[in-house]
Amino acid sequence: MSTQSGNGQGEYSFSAIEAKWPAVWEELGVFTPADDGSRERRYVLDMFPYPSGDLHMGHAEAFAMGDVVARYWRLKGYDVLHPIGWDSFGLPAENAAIKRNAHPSEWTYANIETQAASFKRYAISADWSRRLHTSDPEYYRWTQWLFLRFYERGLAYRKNSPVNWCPKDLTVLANEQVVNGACERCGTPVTKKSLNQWYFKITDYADRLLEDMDELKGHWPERVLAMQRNWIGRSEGAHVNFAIEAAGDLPARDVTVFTTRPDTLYGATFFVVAADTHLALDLVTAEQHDALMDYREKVKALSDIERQSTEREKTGVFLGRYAVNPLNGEKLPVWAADYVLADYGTGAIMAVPAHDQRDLDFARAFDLPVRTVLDTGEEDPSETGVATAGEGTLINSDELNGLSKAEGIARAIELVEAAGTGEHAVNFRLRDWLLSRQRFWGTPIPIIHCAECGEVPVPDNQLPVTLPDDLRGEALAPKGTSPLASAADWVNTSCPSCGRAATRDTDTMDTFVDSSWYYLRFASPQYTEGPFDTEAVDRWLPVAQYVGGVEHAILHLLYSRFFTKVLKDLGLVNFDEPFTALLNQGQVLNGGKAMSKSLGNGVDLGEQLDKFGVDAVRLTMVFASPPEDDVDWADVSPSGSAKFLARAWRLGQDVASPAGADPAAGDRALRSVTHRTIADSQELLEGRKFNVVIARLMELVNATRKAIDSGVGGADPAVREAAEAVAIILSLFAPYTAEDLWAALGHEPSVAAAAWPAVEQDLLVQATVTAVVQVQGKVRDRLEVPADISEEELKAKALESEHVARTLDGRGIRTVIVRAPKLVNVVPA
RNA sequence: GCCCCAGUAGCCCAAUGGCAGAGGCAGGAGACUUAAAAUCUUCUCAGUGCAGGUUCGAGUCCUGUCUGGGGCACCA
Repeated sequence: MSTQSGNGQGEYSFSAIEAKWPAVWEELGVFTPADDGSRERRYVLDMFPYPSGDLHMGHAEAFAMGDVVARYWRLKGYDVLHPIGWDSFGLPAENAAIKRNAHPSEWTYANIETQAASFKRYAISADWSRRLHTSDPEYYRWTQWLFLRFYERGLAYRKNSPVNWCPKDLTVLANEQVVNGACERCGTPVTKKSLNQWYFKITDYADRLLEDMDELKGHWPERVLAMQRNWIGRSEGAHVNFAIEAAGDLPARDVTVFTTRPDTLYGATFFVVAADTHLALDLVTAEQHDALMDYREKVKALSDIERQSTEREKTGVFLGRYAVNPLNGEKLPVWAADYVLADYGTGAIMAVPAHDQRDLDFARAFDLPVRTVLDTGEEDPSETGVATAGEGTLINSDELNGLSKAEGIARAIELVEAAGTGEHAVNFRLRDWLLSRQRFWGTPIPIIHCAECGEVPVPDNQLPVTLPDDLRGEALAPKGTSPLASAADWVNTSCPSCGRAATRDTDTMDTFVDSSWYYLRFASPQYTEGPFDTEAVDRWLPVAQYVGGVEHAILHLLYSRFFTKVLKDLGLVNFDEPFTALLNQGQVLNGGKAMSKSLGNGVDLGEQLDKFGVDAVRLTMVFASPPEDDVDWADVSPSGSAKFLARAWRLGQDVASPAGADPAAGDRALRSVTHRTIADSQELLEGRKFNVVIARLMELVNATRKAIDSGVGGADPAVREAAEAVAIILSLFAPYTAEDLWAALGHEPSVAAAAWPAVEQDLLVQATVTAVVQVQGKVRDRLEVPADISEEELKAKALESEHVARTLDGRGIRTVIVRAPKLVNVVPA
């Protein structure tokens, strides 16, 4: 590459161009929204980064996508909010601090500066004045404030429960952070621990989280919606009460089960409760007590992964009691087993072995009866060992006999409701969000524990509860309790309610709490009267386009949706969904695999930028494939992108007409290409087909080159018009090159402040078109016809065609389909 | 087991139900050059995973199926 300067004559040099523009952009302030109401507002946001080292290829892709949208909207005349910030609390900072005997803030803020510099080099058109960091006390003050509002409404609460525990990170994890039984962060198999932990009551919002997905349909990727639907896991059925008969000195009592198949009530032949529950202990008779205790010990020893294996033999213990079927009074033996889950439904089931595979496996293991109550036309489950769960006709079911499955379900619910022993019920798989963490570098939970008053919220005017800054290195090491517990000065305080000595809650919040509301803070990042200025939020939100990886399909996106709904109920926002549209960019792979240290296939972003330039890397990211597809860096060609950029840039040197030359006098053929490209690009951008826009842009550059070299020549004003269109469209993807081209064409900076070119409709219309003549759908002839030819005329012309006559070979014509001016299809008799 | 997404040229990818190819990569040839690089010009390559169906006409819509990717899963 030459080192000659960018603008003006000479060779294309990305390094010269990159050196030139950042200062200009900064001075012009083109990326700061006016927010004065003169233009329609639009908010585009990339998921903010975690500051682990420098930016990587994944950031480069995601932010290139978001920037295309931001820049396009700006050119289209919108007032665009495109902010940037950092999700700066989290474990890696703490681990680095332990290793270096430092404070996590040192590592965190140093990395933020590195990333900020890289973002500036990468020419993200962000409004830097709105920058925020979730680890700043000015930010987490409001995270705490929001926690307290949740607390007041009973949406933040503490409970003792078996929780997911990562034995490596020595902290608890939310269900969402356990992947295949392992810690999503470090991959260590998760164990269960019984602890008193803080939860957000997201389950109260399960229905709304599910229903409101209707308004996201078509704007969010279907697979993300599917994942959330799966995660929420709504199932419809019935709660049915079974009376458990008294036994010895144990009194009779009711136990409720949840079932999706109340139609099979007559097929229930036994009853199972989760072994690891109080219920099991309460129910077991004295004779069976030791057997149950032995069994519980064995279950405890199993890891989650072992326990969840569907291959495993069914195990269980008879509890010595009998449940009574509310429909027919039949006595069902009550068992405890680990295939029934303590925390789903009611922790107890009615077992219908004929029509549920798990129950059937259990029945066969313990020689329990199997009764078929639904005739599906399949073989008898008790013979085959295969439960029949499909459609069929109810049998052996008294008043339900003859009904279909659906009718049976409805009728059975009516029966139990009439008898007062059950009701229609909906059950969710979603669990409450466990938000407390036994780690240091997070938002402290603003609660004080007082021996007299119990849990006492820290008063709003005492927020933020800041982290102590005197803990370093080993003092931060995970010990299974929060490192904050060892900061005596910090922990010991007085009760805000009674003034007596009390202690602070020493857990910190899951960092997903911080990121559940940052998009709101961006509307008024310096606001000091609350988490956000509600008027600013009304002006800018919801986010019109959110961009980020599919790895947050459930975690961050579900949590943020939940927060938004709670905030709506609190009257702080007036919308239900925070992100109107979502774009999931694909991953950047190398050689078909995700880049990773262990595979040694990582590609360093900085090296790529040094080698090919920012614009070439950005262009490659966007051109490689549709935004949502993965980009395999081994399959793409940043050098090809660089070549194209140079080719586009050189157009600026060959335009020989003065700025402001009237394009109307220019070559019509080239003008048509230009205006068609503008029109198509617009449509493609609205449909987020960014890769295709670049293909179109390449065509325009090729056509312009040809016009200069072997056509009308560089002095034709159509060439200028084309080059200007190139600069503007290119600015979405390659801002440096586009800016330099724009300047070479004699325009003031910045191309970012230019307007999207208006399309002249009459240039899109071609005088003549090629009409295709088909016989029975096969092309037999082509005709040059006027674009405005009538159907009759076109039909007549087509029927004159020799090729058609030859193909018809004397056969008559049944019908002729005419789509003027492009197609005629002759259908023979 | 249930659900979602995707299969088009050697590769990445285009194609409002209407001529399968827009663009790029790779490859071949030529021009310029003492030569090379760069640049410019040009060429080659598939009938759309498979089987049916709807239609005048299917890569596109429907059904089934295979393959790949992803999510949920002893969830009653």
